[in-house]
Amino acid sequence: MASIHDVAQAAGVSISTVSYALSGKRPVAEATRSRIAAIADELGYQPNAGARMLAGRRTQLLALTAPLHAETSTPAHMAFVLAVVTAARRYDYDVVLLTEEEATGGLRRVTSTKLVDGIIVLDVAVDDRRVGLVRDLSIPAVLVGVPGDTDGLVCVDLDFEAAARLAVDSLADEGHTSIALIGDPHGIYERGSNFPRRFRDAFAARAAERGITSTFAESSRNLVELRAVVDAALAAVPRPTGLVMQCAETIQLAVMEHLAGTGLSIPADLSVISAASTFDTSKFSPPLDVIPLVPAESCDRAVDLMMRALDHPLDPAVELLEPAYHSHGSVGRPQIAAAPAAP
Amino acid sequence: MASIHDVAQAAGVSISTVSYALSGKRPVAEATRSRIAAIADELGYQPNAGARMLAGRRTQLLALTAPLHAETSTPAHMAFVLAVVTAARRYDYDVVLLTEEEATGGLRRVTSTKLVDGIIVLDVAVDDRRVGLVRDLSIPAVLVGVPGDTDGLVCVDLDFEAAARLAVDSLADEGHTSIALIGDPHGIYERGSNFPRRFRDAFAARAAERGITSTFAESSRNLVELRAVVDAALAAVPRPTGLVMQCAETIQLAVMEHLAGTGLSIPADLSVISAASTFDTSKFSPPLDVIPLVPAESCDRAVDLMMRALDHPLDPAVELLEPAYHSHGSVGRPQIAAAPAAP
DNA sequence: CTGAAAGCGCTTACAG
DNA sequence: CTGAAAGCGCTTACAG
Repeated sequence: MASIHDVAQAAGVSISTVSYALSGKRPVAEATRSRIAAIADELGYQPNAGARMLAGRRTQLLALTAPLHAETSTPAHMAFVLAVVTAARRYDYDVVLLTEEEATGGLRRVTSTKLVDGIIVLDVAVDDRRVGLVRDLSIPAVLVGVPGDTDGLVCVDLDFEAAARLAVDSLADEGHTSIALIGDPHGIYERGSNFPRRFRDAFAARAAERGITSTFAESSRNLVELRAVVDAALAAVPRPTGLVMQCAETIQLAVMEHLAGTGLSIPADLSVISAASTFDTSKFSPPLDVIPLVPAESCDRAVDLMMRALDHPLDPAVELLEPAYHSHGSVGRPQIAAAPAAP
Repeated sequence: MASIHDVAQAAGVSISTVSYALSGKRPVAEATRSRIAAIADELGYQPNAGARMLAGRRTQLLALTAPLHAETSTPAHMAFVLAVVTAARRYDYDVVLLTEEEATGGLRRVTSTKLVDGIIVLDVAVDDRRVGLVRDLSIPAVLVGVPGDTDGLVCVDLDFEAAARLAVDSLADEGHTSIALIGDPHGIYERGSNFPRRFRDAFAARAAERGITSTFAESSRNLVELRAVVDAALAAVPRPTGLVMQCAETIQLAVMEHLAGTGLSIPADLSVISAASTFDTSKFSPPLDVIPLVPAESCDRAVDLMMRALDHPLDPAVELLEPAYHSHGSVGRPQIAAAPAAP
């Protein structure tokens, strides 16, 4: 309700002094400043957003383009969205949410109407139609995730290759010589994010480096199929004594449920690691060692970079965040057992 | 880049004519209109968002306050967010996302800065601090969900009581005389949304009306506990032959996995209904009958009401959407069996 | 240390 | 059917 004029009048100063006193962009006598602050507070003055957008150089709005479509909205996606909004608010920025459906059209629109100051791109796919657009759009953009072609882009992501190596090393260091990876369902590798294949490939490469056997299996959202996939992976020769899961929480839970049914004891019979997980594996039964993917870390960093980009153009760069390993007791030394006969 | 002045100049008309021609708010000679449209298109003219907000009466922005916090971000929440954004876009509205953390502060801010024209409140809890605020805020608001006190509010939601009755009736009509409901985990009933208890209470009430026995059990995110809960519910006396699940997808999947392990056949041994589910139960194994909760339905309606509220104040009302029943073969007649002896 | 004023780019009465 | 102009509420050079 109260406008800057009301505040200026009540304080007996000009509106420019009010503006400067509140923004701090020009020194104002302390007595004047505190009087203005008190009056602004009393009147509940809040600068009009539209007027600020029009007069100033900043809209205080960021566009967030997330792969929001009906099929692939996992809690992980939500966590990233939340993390971006939370990080943006620390800089007094609000976030306009764009959906998959309107991804490129929406980006064009919010850019050409000057609604937003910058664009955060979430869950970048290998071949993502948003990426080429963002490159051309002449508005600051930061990607969370790494597309196939990173030329000219600012990207932030967990170092999934390092995460895969960490998983392999944790098992190899304990003496495991055959390990299995249960990954995402098939479709994800075909046309999804980049990181599952980055993880998968680095997993196999590291296992080879360590001189141990590795098996990879795509999971399935179908429970019957999933059980068959797990059984097949664990029946590899030589029999895997270590299992890494890099897939959705739902699937990891189903795998755990199935393992419980088979009577396999963790870690006595099988060591298990949950990798690149955004959820709390310490509540699993049993609790699982985890190499977490922390949405807040990537998104905080992305928003920090965005704020810098708003001041002056950033050099293109791919920033990979170091993975961590949290032990919850699900990894141990492999039991010495005779190789089982084939069924 | 191009401003309304550029378009006006190129078309040889005044800026007001451009504005009217593009907005359609005043009749413009067809020849003039199409010429302006062509030039605007050619120049890639898009009205500046800040200028529109300041000069017009609409910001074309809606605030969406979702219960976004790290713990409770299920895919269902995401689906609702997506549905709101999609619905808003049909009216040329964008959506500013507010988090749980900043719920009331954020609502005050976007209101007092006149950043948004209205507020959509998602996943309303029984005792929700956002509700009282929204009532006082003198800005159009529509709630998706029903709080304890609906006085003065516009609310849209699935009719969860009707959904519960539909579930009970479907089983009772087939001849089931003892049925069980697996609900959400305990915490949800304590301090969560309103609908789980609405469903639970209507379930018990309808079963009583139909003269059949009903059992209710809160589920658990812990798999071991969950199995115990399911076993206990199905061991009720008389033994339930029908099971209704009104809980998260993760939990329903875990229950199905557990049921598969017990060797119970669906629907021969046990009829199962998934209620108020936002996910696709036809992909479960076996596929489950479902009374869906369709985010798009509630959110479309909420946004429609919002657009009306923007024109002139709406009368407070709670609008409950009729539930539907989709059969996928998981419900049949109960087998005639001798009551099992107590263990 | 502060003020008067231009200007951001639109929308919309007011006029004809 | 169209135009000239006020005005939305700020920010920020320009002045002193």
